Amino acid sequence: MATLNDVAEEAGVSPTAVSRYLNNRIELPQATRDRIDAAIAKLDYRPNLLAKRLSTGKTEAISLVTPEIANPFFAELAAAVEAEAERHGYAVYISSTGGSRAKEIDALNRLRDQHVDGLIMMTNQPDDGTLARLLKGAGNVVLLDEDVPDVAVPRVFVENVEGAYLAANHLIELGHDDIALISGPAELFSVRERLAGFERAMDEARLPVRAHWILLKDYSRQFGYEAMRWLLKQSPRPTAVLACSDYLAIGALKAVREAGLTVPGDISLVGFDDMPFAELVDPPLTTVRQPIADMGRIAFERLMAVLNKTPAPALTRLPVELVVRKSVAPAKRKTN
Amino acid sequence: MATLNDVAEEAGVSPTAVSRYLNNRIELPQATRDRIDAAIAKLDYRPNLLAKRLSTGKTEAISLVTPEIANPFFAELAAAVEAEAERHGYAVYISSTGGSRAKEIDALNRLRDQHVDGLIMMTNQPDDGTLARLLKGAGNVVLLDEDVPDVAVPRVFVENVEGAYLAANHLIELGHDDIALISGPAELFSVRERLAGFERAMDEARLPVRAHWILLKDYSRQFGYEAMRWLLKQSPRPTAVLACSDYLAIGALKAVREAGLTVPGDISLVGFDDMPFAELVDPPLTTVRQPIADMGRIAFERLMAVLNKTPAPALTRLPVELVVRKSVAPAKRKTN
DNA sequence: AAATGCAAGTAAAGCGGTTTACATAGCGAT
DNA sequence: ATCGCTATGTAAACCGCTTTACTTGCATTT
Repeated sequence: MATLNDVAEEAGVSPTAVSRYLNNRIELPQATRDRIDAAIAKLDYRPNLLAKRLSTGKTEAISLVTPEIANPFFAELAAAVEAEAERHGYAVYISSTGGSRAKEIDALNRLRDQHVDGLIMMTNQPDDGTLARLLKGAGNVVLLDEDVPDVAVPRVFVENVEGAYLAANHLIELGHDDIALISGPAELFSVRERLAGFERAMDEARLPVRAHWILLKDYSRQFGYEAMRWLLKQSPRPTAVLACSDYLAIGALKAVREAGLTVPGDISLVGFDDMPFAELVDPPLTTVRQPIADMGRIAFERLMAVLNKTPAPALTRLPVELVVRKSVAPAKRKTN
Repeated sequence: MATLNDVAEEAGVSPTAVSRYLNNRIELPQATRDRIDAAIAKLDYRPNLLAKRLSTGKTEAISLVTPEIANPFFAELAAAVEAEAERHGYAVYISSTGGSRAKEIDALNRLRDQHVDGLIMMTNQPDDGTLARLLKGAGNVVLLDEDVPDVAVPRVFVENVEGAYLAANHLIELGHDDIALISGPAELFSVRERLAGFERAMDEARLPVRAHWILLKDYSRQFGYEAMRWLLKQSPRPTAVLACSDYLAIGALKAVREAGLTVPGDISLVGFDDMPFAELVDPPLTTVRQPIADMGRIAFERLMAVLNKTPAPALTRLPVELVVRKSVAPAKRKTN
């Protein structure tokens, strides 16, 4: 591969001149420019990014850490960040932590080593302080979708409270009054917010929130499945379930089907996220849509603001929207 | 951040000694080792990867180009490659091309710039020769899942012919004789292979392959939808459809549902891939499973072989398996 | 006592760029 | 004839690490 020196030699100028010309730090007469351009073309020169990065200390790259890239919600989010980054000439290094704390820490350390300019972090499990400490050390961080307490960086979240409120209200309006909730770990910010939205809707309708029908563990299909199995065994059982992620809802759906029951015939179900497959499952899932493309775009914008030391809001809330499909039916009349 | 020089100074030795010690290229007495270790710990030293890579010309990183990371099939494949790469201490840079030729080329060029050691390439569209030329120039490439003609690199594919044969036979055994096929672009290797498997099954059963029921365009949900809509309008229409990817099958499913018909009641459907959501759609999809984890692992192994100039098979075929779920029913008796 | 060999390092160049500070030529003004 | 200015560059250090070739001191052999 040709180097800057080769180009300089070929063009009969100094490497300095070529470098400065390529970075627009010098005005050269047309003749010289032409010679350099010709040399570059002839040698098929491409700057060595490694060398450039080492020299400037800037990488024009960011890192994106996601719990699980195979989860379509995160995959779409990653794609959205990447699309925006590309428009700005930034590379994105995606790392997927498999939801394990150790791998999150790994990813953060590796990031320090790879010398990226910044980091967009998504997590889906509560932090015991480790993550916060690492993130403070890392600098140039933006949190997306989920909070990590005690770290002063820009955050991009959706209106979790509003989302759960809309979902619960939808169920209530259709006559449901025994509503269960399945969600992630109690310590997680989004879990608490969504729970708050649920409770607000129930309170406003003067419906009781039954503690034993609030099932919190993690945002996984497996837990959605287990939780729903448990709920179906109760008597009386809830007439509707609010699952606080589509993954949970899909697991729940499987449990219902296995029990020989149907959604929404026997039990109504609302999800949260509107991941790409929500409309394809059986039945198409009524769910709360998060604006994935906007989230990715805005998270990247916020990171750019941090990098350029431009002022930017510390917290951005993106609106959600209830998407009504086929997984909710009106409650059956009580046989009093 | 502390540098190697800082460590050397702190430990009272030369940078050379530290470098060689860290890379196991020198035997030092315990006392010296201890001093260096102490200095590293004290300064919280981490080697600058950029500098290391520039210096050695090795990056311990590979690039993975995928058509679309938001497609769960590719996302899982990417995760599998990443898992294996991590075991070997390699970083993986994922780029997602959105199925556009221009972006594939971009990705390959960027790769040259990023100086990765190697590349695992997945594509899902036919090549006009551009890609082949670039890949030849790139070196250290492995093709995964799909072929690019005329480039002599190791390939990892599944038994496409066998897969389609199994799927078609399954339909035939259940009495179907009017079977349509929906697949990707005719020029694509996997499309031709799967078509061959289909035709072989039909021939063996002495069933006619009707040319107007071979619908080839691209591996997208949209095309699956359009193709199925068209098929449903025909009279008589096929009693079963073999969709050569789950994405196609899912689009087809949507068309059936919109037409007020059901799978498998009115028409049977088999997919191909067994992506994670295949069992979650309505009805759970009967499909041909590709061994995603193995594909990722073996592709990485092949790339390592190329990098280490170890001999490795030019072509590896991984077995597929028919997963019977609920999207196929026995053919109804003909009302002669 | 000189030669030999080994252990324990080190000096300096190089990877491919960037950047700071300086150089030279040509030209108009005085 | 000289001064100073602008246009057009250049030399050399540096980013942080690796690596080749060399040095130094000491114990052992002859």
